[in-house]
Amino acid sequence: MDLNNLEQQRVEKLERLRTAGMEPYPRRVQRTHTTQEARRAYEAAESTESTPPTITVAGRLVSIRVMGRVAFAHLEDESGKLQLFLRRNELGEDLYTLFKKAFDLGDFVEATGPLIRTRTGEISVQATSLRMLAKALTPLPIPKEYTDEAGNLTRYSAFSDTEERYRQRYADLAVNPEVRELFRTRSRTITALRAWLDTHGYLEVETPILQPIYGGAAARPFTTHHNQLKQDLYLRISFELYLKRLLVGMFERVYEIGRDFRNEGISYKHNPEFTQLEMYCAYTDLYGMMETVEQLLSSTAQAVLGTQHIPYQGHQLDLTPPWRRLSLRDVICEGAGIDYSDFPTADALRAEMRRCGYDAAEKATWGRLVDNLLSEVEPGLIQPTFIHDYPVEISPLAKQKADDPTHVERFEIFVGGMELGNAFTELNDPFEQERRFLQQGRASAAGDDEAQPMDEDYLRALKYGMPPNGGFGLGVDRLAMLFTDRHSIREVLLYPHLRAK
RNA sequence: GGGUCGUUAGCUCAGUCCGGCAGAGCAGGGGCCUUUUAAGCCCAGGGCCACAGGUUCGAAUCCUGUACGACCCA
Repeated sequence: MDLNNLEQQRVEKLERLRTAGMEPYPRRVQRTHTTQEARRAYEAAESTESTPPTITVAGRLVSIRVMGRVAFAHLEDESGKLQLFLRRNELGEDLYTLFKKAFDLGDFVEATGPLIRTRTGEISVQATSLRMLAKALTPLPIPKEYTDEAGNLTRYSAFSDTEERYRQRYADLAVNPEVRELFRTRSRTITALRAWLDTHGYLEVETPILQPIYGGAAARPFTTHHNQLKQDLYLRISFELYLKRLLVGMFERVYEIGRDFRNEGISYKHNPEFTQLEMYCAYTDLYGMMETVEQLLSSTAQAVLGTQHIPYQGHQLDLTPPWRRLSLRDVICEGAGIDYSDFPTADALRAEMRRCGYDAAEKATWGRLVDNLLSEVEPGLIQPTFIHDYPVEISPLAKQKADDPTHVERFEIFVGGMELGNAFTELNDPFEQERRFLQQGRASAAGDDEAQPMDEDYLRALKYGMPPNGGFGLGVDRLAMLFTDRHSIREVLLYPHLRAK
């Protein structure tokens, strides 16, 4: 094991503990109270003027102040911090010296004693015994903190190197309580989404992550291989085709929350694996889904944050329904200055985009170019907005509009300048679906590496009949970004993908 | 993929323009200190200056390349 000089010193303290008869990694813990329970127990005793209890707390040492024959320390557990008041006369000379010589910041310890208030009024354990629970060898970058009279907390030299925080998330979580809180918020968000769906008749299901044919989204997959079957498999890029098969099987409302994998670029809003919620509801359509999504997300905000007005990157987002609805054509017209319906071929649209100063790849299809224009407009879509009516060629699983077969019944929602989700009136006509797959095949042959492959089994399912339905997919990480006011998806992923060093 | 910036002690950072002994605070070590809370005071330590190469009498510093990251753009 590679040890630096600080770690070497702590290894010597391990021996010092053992020599003194104290096991540095004992098996049992005697905790009677969390630090929060201890404070409450003291306050309860105080209010009834009874004797405060003697308790045992356990946690990490996060501050130590030795004053000679008396010392103060703070012990932190998940519920908070509690001061330890250590006196040589109470602990005995041997144990007190052991504390001074062999206990460090970051160590997990257990302290027993009566609860008291110190002269400055802070509730503390006056330790009569002290035990090591787990010796820390590497010094944790625990910041010093200062709270002024107004209650403002200042932290000095907090562990803040972005790369190291992600590579050593355990250290980040251990020393940055706000990071722990952020992941609690993320967890509560997923719990609230699930609770809403469960109470609205949706059945939670699990579908394959390893798929012989990928589909349901425009993305390049990760490929893997099953050795015994001698078969290539793909990590799913969406759950869509498997969930919709379940509607053929007579489930009317299904959802799945899980991981999708897309072999694409990494950015502040993209990670190669990310958490997706997909839900499908029989006997509704795009417009029903708009109302469902408004309810789902505004209720989730209310449940998690207690409000539907949320601060995000300097904006005040208002999730109160109903949300603005704009057609894709109108939003691009307004935001990018191009009415794409005036340029119905890829060549014409490409020329116009270049004339207006936008990049337009030579091999991009007309639909892909429209999608590029939408990306130009996206950062300006701050308040919740449904953008609807997408070109059919970039939406191979959505049903066409009755009055305009070049467009489909599809929306994407944008909040805080990000795409948050995507929904269709799902295509359930097997012949039309087959035509769409064939068109995707031609796009693939023409060089579109995000085109979706033919899925014969999905067509077979459609031939049995799939009820009319609406479906919606939500980027859960991005919702967590909104709810925690973080600019980067990496801040809301416990272990974001990083290059190997 | 492109541009800009960054990488120095366990942590947070100076030092880089303008080349000349490797610095500070915190943390750690040795002392003093029986109610502190960024405790205080005294003393002594701690470095592959990301990596590789080049220029130079001399490189943390200038040049080239590489790795990793941050931000912006695509």
